[in-house]
Amino acid sequence: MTGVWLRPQRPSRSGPPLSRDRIVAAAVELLDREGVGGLTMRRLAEHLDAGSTTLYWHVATKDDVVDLALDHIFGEVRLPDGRDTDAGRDGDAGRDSDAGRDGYAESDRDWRVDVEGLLLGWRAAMLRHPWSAALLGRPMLGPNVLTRTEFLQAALRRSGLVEPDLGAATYALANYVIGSAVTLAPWQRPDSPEPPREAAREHLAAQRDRYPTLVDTGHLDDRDWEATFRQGLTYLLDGLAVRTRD
Amino acid sequence: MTGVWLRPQRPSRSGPPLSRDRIVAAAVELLDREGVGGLTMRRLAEHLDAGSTTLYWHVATKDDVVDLALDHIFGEVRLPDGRDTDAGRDGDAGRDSDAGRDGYAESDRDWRVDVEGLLLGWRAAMLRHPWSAALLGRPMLGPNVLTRTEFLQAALRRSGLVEPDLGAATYALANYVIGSAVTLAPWQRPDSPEPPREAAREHLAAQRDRYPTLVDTGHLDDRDWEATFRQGLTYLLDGLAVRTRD
DNA sequence: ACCTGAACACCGTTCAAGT
DNA sequence: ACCTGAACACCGTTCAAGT
Repeated sequence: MTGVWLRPQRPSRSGPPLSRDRIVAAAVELLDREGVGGLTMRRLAEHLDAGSTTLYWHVATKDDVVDLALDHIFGEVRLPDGRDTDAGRDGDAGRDSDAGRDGYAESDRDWRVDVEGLLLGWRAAMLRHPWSAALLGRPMLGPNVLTRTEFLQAALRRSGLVEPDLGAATYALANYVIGSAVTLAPWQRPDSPEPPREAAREHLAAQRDRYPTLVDTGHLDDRDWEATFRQGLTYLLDGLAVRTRD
Repeated sequence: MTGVWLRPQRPSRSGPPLSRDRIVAAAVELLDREGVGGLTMRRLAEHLDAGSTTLYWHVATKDDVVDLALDHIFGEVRLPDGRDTDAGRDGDAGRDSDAGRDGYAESDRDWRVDVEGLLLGWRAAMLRHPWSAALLGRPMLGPNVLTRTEFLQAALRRSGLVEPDLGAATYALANYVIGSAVTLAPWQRPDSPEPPREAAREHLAAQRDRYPTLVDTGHLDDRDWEATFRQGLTYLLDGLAVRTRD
């Protein structure tokens, strides 16, 4: 038998062998490009030159992929610390990391600056990957999320807060960023080709009698969303400072 | 031909004819009972004694059903006003409505009480229907949401806020409730039979070195979540009051 | 105007089998 | 240890057809 010559050579998998990391990276890319609807085990596999069922060797379920992809993007959030050694090899480097472990005391850092820096980065990461907002209704326990939450709470503690206010403040701030991203992200391309802000604006304007205040303030008009976010953050931190002072 | 006797009588649709309202009600019931994964056009139709494709006469797409179901549950949020004539016949009554249009001036109402009342109800409605958190990453433009947002902003205006602070405050508060629900809801039954809080708690405790502060404060322990929510709301409103005073 | 079944182009996941 | 194809039990949606 001539064997070898007739049998088609194995498709010669391009690139390195499959791995959880490569799967997650491909998933994020797919989600970025095509939104939540674009993520399919079959298409993901195709993207990786693999059989679709191969993925199940590295991952138990599609939900796992989603959880990993979500945590992955939180790895992009810089700790204002400069100390970016992400927990568990999950964060992506991609950015130059000038690990600033210079020798001044932790407690000297301005907690408010740290909180603002972290949350601004948190929000930005979510808006860079607008699909994240649609996948959020699940427990977030990945290493990247936990690391950022730890940083947040550690900063808050430096302000003098103690339990139960410390926990309340942590949740308040985290929930505020999350809510802000959930509200804003769906208006970003390309997830929803549907309602461009304009249509919604007109829909609202046509009902001035029902929503006088909203129409008055131009509730759905474009505005400086980062400034709006910052403003709300100021309210929260000011209210926190009241507690901190006594 | 004997005709009638041989042909199976039409299955005799139980109940009234199909309608958008009945579809939405059934969808909410299905979601309540089985979570996001339980909502299927086929199962929804079955639930209504209808052919699955019949739904498409009343509704353009499954996403429509989801949008309608979501807005529907916001109809459950009472306006502290007492004035519950929901916009557009969408809110469900279900609760006794003592429309209190008694003759004292709008502006006499305590805006802070109104805001707190509305947001507490808003949060409660979402937690009664935990699936709502998972479906949130889409523009919310339904009449029930808009009516509640209008009420919120109108109350805030009575505090003396003007643009752009008024809009910022509205978004800050709305985003805070939304984020709070998104964070808490996934821990509710029966959407995720998966991670009972306990497992997550142990996972965290096992990494005290990585997350010292979080472990210290018992970040994932059970706590009084409504009190925690109220506390955060207090921070926000206190911070707002600072602006209001000058 | 409203409802239907058949059919299309997909899904996620399992599993016995290959190397 | 890693990868595969075939197969199962589903999906959302379209459409010609019925009443």
